[in-house]
Amino acid sequence: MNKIRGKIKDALKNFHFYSGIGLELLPKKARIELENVSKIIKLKKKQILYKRYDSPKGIYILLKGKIKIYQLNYDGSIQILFIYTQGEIFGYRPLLSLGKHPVSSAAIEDCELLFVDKEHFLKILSNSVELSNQLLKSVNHEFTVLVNRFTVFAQRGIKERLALSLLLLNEKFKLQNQIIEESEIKINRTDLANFAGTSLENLVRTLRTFEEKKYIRTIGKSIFIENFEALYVLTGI
Amino acid sequence: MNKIRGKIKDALKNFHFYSGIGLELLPKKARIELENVSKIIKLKKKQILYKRYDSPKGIYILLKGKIKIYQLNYDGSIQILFIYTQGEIFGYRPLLSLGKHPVSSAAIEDCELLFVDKEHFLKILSNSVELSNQLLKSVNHEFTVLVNRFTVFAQRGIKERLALSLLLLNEKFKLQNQIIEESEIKINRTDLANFAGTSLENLVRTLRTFEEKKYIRTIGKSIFIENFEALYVLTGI
DNA sequence: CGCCGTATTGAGCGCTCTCAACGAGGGTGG
DNA sequence: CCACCCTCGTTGAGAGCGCTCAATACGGCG
Repeated sequence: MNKIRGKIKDALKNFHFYSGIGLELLPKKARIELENVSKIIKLKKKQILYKRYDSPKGIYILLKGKIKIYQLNYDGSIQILFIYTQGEIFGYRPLLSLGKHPVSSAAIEDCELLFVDKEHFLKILSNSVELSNQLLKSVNHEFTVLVNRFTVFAQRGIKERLALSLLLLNEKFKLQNQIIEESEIKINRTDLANFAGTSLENLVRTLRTFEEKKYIRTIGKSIFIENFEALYVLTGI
Repeated sequence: MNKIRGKIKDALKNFHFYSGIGLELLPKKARIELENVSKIIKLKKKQILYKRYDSPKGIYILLKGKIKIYQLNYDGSIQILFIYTQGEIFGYRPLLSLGKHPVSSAAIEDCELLFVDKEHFLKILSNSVELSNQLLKSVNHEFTVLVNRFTVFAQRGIKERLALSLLLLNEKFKLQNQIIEESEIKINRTDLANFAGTSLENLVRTLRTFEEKKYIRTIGKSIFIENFEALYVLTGI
């Protein structure tokens, strides 16, 4: 059983949208420098951090809570692209290339983050080849993740998308130092629908069929995966 | 009319998947160095350049023809992610981050490209901050494009996807020095279906409805856009 | 206790997929 | 030069999926 889960985990590696870089991966020196010039930001649930087309002001390191990265369309529909959790660093890509934010960012839960402004960040970056390489790898990882998800979303139905989304979220919702594979996925239905790329109603219905088949178990709004393999097979990857 | 088209072009900017970097954008010095150590590769139509999970051997500069970047799934289905045309540089991203290719690459038409091997490329790169910045911008651009397309593909139907795809391809198929807006989009139906993310049959049907509405005109296998604005409105972006 | 935001369930319709058959066109060998 | 074949494109029919609209249930908070 553990072998199968290991295999699943391995196959999903290129779908996991951990930002590709976390606090613990930063070069020691750069990390200390960044922390020294950072200031703390607190966000309430649903509060917006930045919007599409904003000029980037700096980078963010998530200490507590969850952040969603999404696009809001003219018709009001929303697509969630990434979800970040504690330890992850984000918002630096447009800074590296002098562009605007192509996406918006908001808190899913109450959050606490470190903010490092543009000038400080770029200065520290220019003094650390190691940090620069880390960030490049990170950008590359997120690109790969997006390409892989793109293919699934362009070609598969809701069952497949949701199965994939749940497996990914299970990783995201692991607690620090959590050993067991199964996490409590605490996300509201609307966000989950926007993440899986479907309507709220269809999401609920598909969740129900998963529950009937014992792939998952729901308690209140929380979701627990019961059968990892079945979900994995469903994704078709 | 030109004003409207200008506006459309502007709005589509972040959907165009020109690699973000072309020969003419390279710093002069780096360009000459790259050309000096490059060798020519010729590919026949349908020939594969590299495959997903291959280790990158070097970078490619497309001199003639068209290259598709795609993913092949276990069930045999294909999703085309990018299409490159002459002057574009590609294949460098995994090199920057020491990863594998997350996608495959093959010739849509007979192609001629310059190949610069890994070692030479990395050496030239390490001597040119300017080149490095260009490539970063390019990666960022492709990321933005992918995010935007992702949202459309995750949420919209075939009409919308195809409308967007055609507008993008119209740019791709412009000839060098072409002034008029309308291009001859020469692509076989299967590739177009795989690019728009639908089945061959549905693609054909949707093309027909576009033709009946005078949005496009087809001559043999070639497609010409007649009504840019209508297609743009359809995309919903 | 009532209100508001969130979640669930139902019904009906339109879209997109699949399966299947047919047509067109280019290339090859007789 | 023609007949054949093979690939590619086109059309039709039917089933199932996923969307929207609408009604109802739940649950936390004032």
